[in-house]
Amino acid sequence: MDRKWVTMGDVARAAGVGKITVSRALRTPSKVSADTLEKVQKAVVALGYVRDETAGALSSQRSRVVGALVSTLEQPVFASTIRGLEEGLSAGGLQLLLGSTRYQPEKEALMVSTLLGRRPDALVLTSSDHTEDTRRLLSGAGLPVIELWELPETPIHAAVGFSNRAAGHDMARHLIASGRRAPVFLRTDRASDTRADMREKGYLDALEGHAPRIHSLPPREDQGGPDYGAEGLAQVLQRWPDTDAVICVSDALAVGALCEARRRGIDVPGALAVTGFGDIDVAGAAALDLTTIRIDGAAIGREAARLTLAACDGEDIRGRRIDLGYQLIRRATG
Amino acid sequence: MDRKWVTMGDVARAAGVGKITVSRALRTPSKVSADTLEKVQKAVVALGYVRDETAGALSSQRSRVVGALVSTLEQPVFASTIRGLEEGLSAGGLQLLLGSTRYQPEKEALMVSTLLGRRPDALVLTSSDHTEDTRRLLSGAGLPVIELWELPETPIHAAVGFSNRAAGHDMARHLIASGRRAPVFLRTDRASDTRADMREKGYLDALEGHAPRIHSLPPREDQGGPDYGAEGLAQVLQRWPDTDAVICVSDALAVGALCEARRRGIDVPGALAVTGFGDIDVAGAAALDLTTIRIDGAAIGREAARLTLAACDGEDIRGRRIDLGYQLIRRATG
DNA sequence: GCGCCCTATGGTATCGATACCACCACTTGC
DNA sequence: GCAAGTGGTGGTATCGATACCATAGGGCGC
Repeated sequence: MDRKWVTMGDVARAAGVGKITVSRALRTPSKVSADTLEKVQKAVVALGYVRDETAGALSSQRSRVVGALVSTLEQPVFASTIRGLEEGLSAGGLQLLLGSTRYQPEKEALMVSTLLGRRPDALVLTSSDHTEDTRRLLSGAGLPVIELWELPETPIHAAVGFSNRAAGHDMARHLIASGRRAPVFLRTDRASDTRADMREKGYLDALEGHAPRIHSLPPREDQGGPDYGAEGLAQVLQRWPDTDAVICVSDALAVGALCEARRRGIDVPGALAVTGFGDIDVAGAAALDLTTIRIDGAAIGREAARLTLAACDGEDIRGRRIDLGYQLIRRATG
Repeated sequence: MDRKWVTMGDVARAAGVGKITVSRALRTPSKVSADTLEKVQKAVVALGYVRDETAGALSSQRSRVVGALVSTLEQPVFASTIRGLEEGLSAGGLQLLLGSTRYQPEKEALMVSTLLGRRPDALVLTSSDHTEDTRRLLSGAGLPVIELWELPETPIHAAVGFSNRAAGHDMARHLIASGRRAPVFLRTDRASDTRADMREKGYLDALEGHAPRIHSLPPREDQGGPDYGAEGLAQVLQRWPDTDAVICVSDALAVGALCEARRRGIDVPGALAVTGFGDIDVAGAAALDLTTIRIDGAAIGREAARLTLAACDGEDIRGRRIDLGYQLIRRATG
C-alpha cells in the first residue's frame, strides 16, 4: 500500500532546473520565464506530482486551511452554510477542516484546540457561546475568528448572522397582532443553545402583558426531529389547554407539532397557529405550508468566506458585524 | 493580529528537559517517567502550548488527517454519514478534511488532487463514479480509499454501502405486488449520479412485462427540493395520464410529488402511490407518512470510520465490501 | 562605455516536529 | 562481581517545502 511521494526535487531534476524554480513555477508562475514554466509543467504531469501543502505550510507559516466548527450538520440550514463557506473558500484557494460540537461548549473547546494544532489561517465558529478556555486559546492564537449565525455585541473579531432576538420578537408580534392570546414558545432545553435563548428573549420582549409560556423539552441524543415536536405539542396542550399558538424554535419541531395537531383534529390555524424557524425545503411544501422565519444559510457561509479571504489577505476585520437579516414567511399555519 | 506560536522547544526549556522528551510525553506518555510527565504537563498548561500537527505530519509521514468528499451536504442522509464518520474518526485521533463534489466527476478529480496535497492518511469518497484522472491519482498515491453509499463490483480498495439496485428493485416489486400497473420512476437527470442510475436499473429489473416509464427532470442548481418534485409529478401526469404509482429517487422529490397530488385532489394511495428514498426525518411525520426506503446514513459513516482506522493501523482492507442494507418502510402513501 | 537596475535562477538556512541511534544509570541473573 | 538487559533521556539528521540572499546576464540611460 505504501509508495514514495514524488517530491519537488524529483520534479526539478526531471525538468533540469533548481527546486526553488519549481516552487515558483507552481506558486507564482509570473516570476518564471515561459520556457522554464513549460518544462516544469511537463515534468509535473509526467511524474504525477502533487505538492505537499503541509511542508509548504511549515515553511511559509501559512497553511491555507480554515477550521470550521458547526453545532450540527444535520440541520439543513447549517449544511447550507457550510456549502456556501466551502465554495467561497475553495475559490480563494483555501481548504476547509471541519468539526462539529453538538451544542456542547466543552466539545467546542476540545475541537478548537485540535483545529489549532493544524495551524489554520482562520477559524469559523457557528456559535457565540464559548468557554473561558476557548476564549483564552483563541485570543492567544492570534488568528482571525469569525462567528456565524448570531450577532454578539462584541464579537471575538467579526460576526456574520442576524438577530435571533429580533426574529423571535417578530414572530411573536405577528401572532399577537393577528389575535393570538396565549402563544407558547416551544424549544429543546440544550444547555448552551444561545440561538434558541435569544429567540426566546425576543418572544418575551413581544408579549406586552400576555403571560409568558415557555415549554422546554429535555435534550436528547438525536437533534430533535419531528417526533419530538409532536411529543412537545402534547405536553404543551396538557400544561396549558387554552394555547392558541405554538412558536417552535425550529422547523423540525414545528413539522412534528403541526402533524400532531392535525392528528388530534385541531383546526390549524383556526384554533391553533404553529410556526417554525429556518424554512427548510419541505416547510413550504403544500401538505405543510408552514409559517416560519427564513434564513439564508448559504449566504451566511458565502459572506463568512469573503471575510475570511479578506482577513487572510491581511485586512483587519476586527469589529465587523454583518447582518444578513431574516424574513418572516407567512403561510397557512399562522 | 500576529503572534508567535509556542514551540516544543519553549516547553522543553520551561520544563527543564529535552524537546524530544516533550514529544514523548505528549505522544506516548507511557515511555516517560511520572515525574517528568508532570513537569511537562505543567509547562504545557502554563505556556498554552498546542502541538503543531503539520510539523509532526512532515517528520512522521502520518498526517492523522482523512480526506472526505461528499456529493452534497444538503441531503440530510449524507450529513448523517459525515457525522458518523467524524465521530468515529475523532475517537481514533483523526481529523476530517471535507470537500463536496456536487455530483461532478471533474470537480471530484480536482478535489482529490487538492486533498492529496495535504497528504491524508486515507480518503473517503461518497461516490463510485470517478474519472480516469482520479483513478490514476488514487492508484499512484498508495493510500487507502473507501467508497461509500454504493457497492461496486471491484471497489478501488474497500466500500461501505448497500445495493441501490436491489433497493430500487424491491420498491418497484412492492408496488407491482400490491396491484400497481403503471409505475413511473421519477428522477433528476444528473450526468453522473450512479446511485440514481442503479435504482433505476433495479426498477427496470422488477417490471416483468410492465412498460418502463422513466421520467427525468433536467438538472438544476439547487439539489432538487420538493418544488421540483411537484413539477415532476405534473409532467409525469401529462406524459402518462394513467400513472398509478410514482417511485421518486429521493424523499425530497417524493414530498413534493405527494403534496402536488393532494393539491390536485388525487387520492393517495388509492389512485396514486408515491414513494421516496432515504427516510429523512420529516418523511415519517403524520402529514406526510411517506412510504420509502430507509438508509442508515450514520451507520455508513461509522463503519467507514472503523475501516479507516483499521487501515491506518496497517491492516489490509483491500477487497472489503460491507453491505449495511436498507429497509422498505411501508407507510400510508403506497 | 560604464554603471545601474531588473529579471530569472540557484544555494542555503529554516519552519517544528519525530525517527533513529547513543548513552547513562539501574536492575537482574548466574 | 560482572555481563546482559531495561527504562528513561538526549543529540542530530530528517521530512518537503519556502524565505532570504546572492548572482549572472541583459537592456538602458547618460
